Amino acid sequence: MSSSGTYPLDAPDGPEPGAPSTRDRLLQVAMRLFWAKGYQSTSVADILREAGANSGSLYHFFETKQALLVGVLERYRDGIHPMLLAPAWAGVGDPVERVFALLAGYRTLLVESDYRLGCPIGNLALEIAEPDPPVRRALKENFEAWTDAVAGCLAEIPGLPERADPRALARFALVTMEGGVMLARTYRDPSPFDDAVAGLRAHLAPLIETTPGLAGNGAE
Amino acid sequence: MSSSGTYPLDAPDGPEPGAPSTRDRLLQVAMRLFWAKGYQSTSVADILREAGANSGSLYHFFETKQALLVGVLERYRDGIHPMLLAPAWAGVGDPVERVFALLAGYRTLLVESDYRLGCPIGNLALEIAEPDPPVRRALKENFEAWTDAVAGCLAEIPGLPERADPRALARFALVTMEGGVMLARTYRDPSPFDDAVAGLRAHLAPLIETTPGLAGNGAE
DNA sequence: GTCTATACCCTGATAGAC
DNA sequence: GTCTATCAGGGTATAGAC
Repeated sequence: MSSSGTYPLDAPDGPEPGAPSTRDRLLQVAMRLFWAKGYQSTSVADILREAGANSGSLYHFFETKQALLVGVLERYRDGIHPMLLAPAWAGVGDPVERVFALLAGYRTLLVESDYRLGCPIGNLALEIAEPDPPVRRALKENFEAWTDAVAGCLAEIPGLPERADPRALARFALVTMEGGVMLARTYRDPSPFDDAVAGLRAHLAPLIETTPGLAGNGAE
Repeated sequence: MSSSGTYPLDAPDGPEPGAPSTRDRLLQVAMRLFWAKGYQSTSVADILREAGANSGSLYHFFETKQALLVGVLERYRDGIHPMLLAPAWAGVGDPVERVFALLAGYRTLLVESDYRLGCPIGNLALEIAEPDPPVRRALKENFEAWTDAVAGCLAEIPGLPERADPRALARFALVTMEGGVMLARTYRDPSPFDDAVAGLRAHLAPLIETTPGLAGNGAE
């Protein structure tokens, strides 16, 4: 995994410390392009050009373009906590608001990208129709990690696990997000997404114990 | 629009009456292949082969492959009532149940196609990232027609229009369907779709006047 | 309107020197 | 591990006779 394990302390005149390896650059560029343009519409040549790499390098690290896609999906999965949840949840303690802070992140992304960027996993999930292969597994692992994180929030809500299944609710939140992103992108307008989030909020509301005097109740 | 307007009563030894024209066959095949494989993954050669047509014919009727896609989307739009809603609503009178009968149709499609077929519009909506073009317009018109139909059902529910916006609810139903289809296809399992539909039902429940003695109340 | 033939480009992937 | 050069095939679209 280290950049050049052959040499004792990196090659003399080697890449500056901290500079991403060719393999990393390929993965980073592929993540970005698959996200923005989709898998089929991104050519290997696009990736090579933007990563400043050669064909030989790519096929040295990855057997096929599809293997690169799997690598990208594994990066997304591993990045869910540090790259997606941590920024969205910074300064947000309440578990319910964490769910909606996560969704608000997608809304910001939609608007700031002029509706060009949605959920990278959702795009690929519908694009890849293939029946069996490792790609489906990698997609599933991403949806699972997202669902687990949201279910973890919901399970923290006092009394909720007794009233409803946090995992089923988390999947419903994922469905809401993915559907909302799809419509907002097509309409180039945030309101379908907002309607979807409002619907989810209304759906969760009766499951949350109303604690009117939130401040200062140390114990139940 | 008629098959051969040049001749008084079709060409002698022409195609049998009722046989679809070449243009129709191209559109029908393209609908099926774009649905099953997506737009990019369907080659013009695929369409020509399955339609039994020649390249010259396709480009006689359609300027580009994208123009064919627009033609396909217009067919979907025009087919929503006769091809989608009419079968789903046969024998279903209650407006709420019509909404869920429509969703049940997508579930059946998922299961019977072994999760290969979802919503044809939703697939294309995420695949086509292009910013401006007529394709986006055609996609939007499809979502609008679907939403209008569902909003029409919801507006029939006694007292609902006073309590909620039927169009916002209809869009929420569309979001639920599209997201549910996406997850069910990825998981190859109907339960994410079922969870989504259950969530929608729970969302609508408090908005529906409970009319315990439904039979025999002629007037309010 | 339909046919055959094909232009022309871009695709994913490979070869083999360095 | 990186480089250049390239293969073999498929992509969309066109030409022009019929």
